[in-house]
Amino acid sequence: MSRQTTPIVQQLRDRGLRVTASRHAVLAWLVEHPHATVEQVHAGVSQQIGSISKQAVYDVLAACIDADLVQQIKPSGHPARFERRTGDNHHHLVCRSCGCIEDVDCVLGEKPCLTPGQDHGFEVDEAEVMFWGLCKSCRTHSPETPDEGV
Amino acid sequence: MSRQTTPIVQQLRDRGLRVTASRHAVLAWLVEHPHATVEQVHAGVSQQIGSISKQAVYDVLAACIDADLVQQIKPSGHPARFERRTGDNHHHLVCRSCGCIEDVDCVLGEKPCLTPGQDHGFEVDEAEVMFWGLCKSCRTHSPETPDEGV
DNA sequence: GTCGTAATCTTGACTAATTCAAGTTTATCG
DNA sequence: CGATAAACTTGAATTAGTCAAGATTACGAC
Repeated sequence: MSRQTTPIVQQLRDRGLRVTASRHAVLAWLVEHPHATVEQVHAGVSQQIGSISKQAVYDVLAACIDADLVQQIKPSGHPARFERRTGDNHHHLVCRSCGCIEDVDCVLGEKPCLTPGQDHGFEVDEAEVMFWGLCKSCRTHSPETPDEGV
Repeated sequence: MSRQTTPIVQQLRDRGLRVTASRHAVLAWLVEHPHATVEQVHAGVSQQIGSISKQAVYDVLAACIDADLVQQIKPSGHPARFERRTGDNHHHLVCRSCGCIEDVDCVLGEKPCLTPGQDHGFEVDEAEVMFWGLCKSCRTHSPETPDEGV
């Protein structure tokens, strides 16, 4: 890869991560396709850089999550999804039918936006809020569409 | 099974579900052991009624969830858990290490206790709040305990 | 520039949780 | 009591993800 320093390259370096074609491509692709699944990232990135193993996609995502460059969302009953928007404590709207996701700004404020009434001795570090419902297209069309990306 | 009408038998009848030993045992066991996994329910119920297939446990739980007698919790990265407390819109405290769960009364009110600022065309029916942290025993002891039931 | 080394990537086997499917048994209605 | 649809058993299949061993590559040091 060239010596050029794109914002993504900078972000990787800042977190002490090596800059590789795979990482650059995955991060770039996620910017364009928020809430993508591993499957989708793999397909998209493969097309861009020729080929990449699915394991590498898992590895890249794990490293980036660790470095706080990517955030993971695991809606119950659907494969995990990934997004580049991190650290702003926003929440998600998830479609029960197709699993598609939309961002929702936090209505309450800073992280943790909510605190439990009783903490049962837990040391709480995050309040995850997930809004469940049916997206526009699943309500309109027959409720069988498997997904649809963006 | 006898003609006796326990509260559980009544609840099953009320929802139009057939009363079977399996269903009775699963529901009774869940009352005593909230937030149990399929594995745990299977083990516990097997001990009580002699034997039951794991598939039957899945089926019973699915039927009861459908009839709103049981609620399912699927914390990301941990197997699903089940509880009998339904319809009161309470939330959960989940341990990142062992996956154990505690109930938290909703601080906000009736269902849906929260509504998203923007709904992106979704028809929202539930706001799921999950508090993440470390339970007392995982903080105290080394953070490697796999679980611990209740 | 090139060398060495740890980090990263590839390949492919493996696991955990859950679902599917075919056939048998059983609860409940008439 | 008998018919029948619901529920259960058994066992294979699927999905999403993890593990592990070896090959490749980025990047600091020389």
